[in-house]
Amino acid sequence: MIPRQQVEKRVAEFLETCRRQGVKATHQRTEILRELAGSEEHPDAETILARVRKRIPAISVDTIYRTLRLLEDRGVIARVGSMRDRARFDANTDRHHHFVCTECEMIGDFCSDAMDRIPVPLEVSEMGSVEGVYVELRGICRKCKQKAMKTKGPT
Amino acid sequence: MIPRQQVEKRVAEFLETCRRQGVKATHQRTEILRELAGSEEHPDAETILARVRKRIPAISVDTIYRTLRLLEDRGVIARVGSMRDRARFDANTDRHHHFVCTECEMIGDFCSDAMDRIPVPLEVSEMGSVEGVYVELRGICRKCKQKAMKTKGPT
DNA sequence: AACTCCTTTCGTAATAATTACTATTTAGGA
DNA sequence: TCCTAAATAGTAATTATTACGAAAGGAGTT
Repeated sequence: MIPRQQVEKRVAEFLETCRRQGVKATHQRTEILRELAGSEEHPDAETILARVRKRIPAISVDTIYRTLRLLEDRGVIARVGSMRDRARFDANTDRHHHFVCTECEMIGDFCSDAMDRIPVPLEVSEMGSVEGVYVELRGICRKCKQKAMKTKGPT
Repeated sequence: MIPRQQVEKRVAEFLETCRRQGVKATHQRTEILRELAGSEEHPDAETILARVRKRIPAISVDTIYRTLRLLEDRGVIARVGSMRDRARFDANTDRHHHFVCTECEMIGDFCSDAMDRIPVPLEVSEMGSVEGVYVELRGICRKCKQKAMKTKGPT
């Protein structure tokens, strides 16, 4: 569970960002971010919509997508879980990476100093200037592995 | 330019894979792979379709997508360039990573022993078993940087 | 408070990539 | 050559995401 304190910290940061950038800190935007910041599972747009609707029943699809784009553009949230059918989101702006289960699409966070320290190869510097790194470890999660065991029988 | 020899090597490997796995090595599949293996630009499905149509005018959209999925599932090709609107493909199965220009979506290949050697954090081993790594460096390519210079004037 | 201006939202329609369906064709073994 | 399961063509359907126009909302001013 994510501590409420941290969620509110992220929300407060966002409100501050809005003020600085002259963007309105609307109820909808705040609730969308609050919902995302309180999730550990990196939900997709549809999931966020469903949850925020519990608090703001009339919120529209358009607002969800528009807001997610806005937040992403401002660097408040990030898009994770590459190239699946639906985009997944993450409000954790601390430096970290992801493990993705290719079976159930579960996404987990992890940190790695080693990864963060890797120098950019010269080869790449010649292509252009690097501004960000996206690392994703892919595999099968604990839960799916156990499920496979039960189905096929243990090795 | 990619040497014809290498393209044909990949095609031959695919034909072998088909035999081993009991999948039919059709003309369409072969041409799709041949086209992709001969491209350095990591084309999307639509681009591949257009090019293969020069040789097989009647090939259908369905076949393109179905085949790309098949090749991906068999590990013959990979999907790259995360979470943009269209998927991009890569027939290079040698270990390498990608640089993606966030402006023009150009994708370039590079190798990095340092990246390949990074150990999987314990934290991740607890989530599940890692079977693959996807690394993407993001930034602005040479060409786009120059274009920006001309537009806004040099710094 | 009333007025104005500009942003944002809602509700829904439109778009675009990808997937599904069915009749027909084809690859590859007997 | 013949047979059968697998694959394809052509097109329809699906799904995520984006766009649009009318209405609502917030902030500053009078």
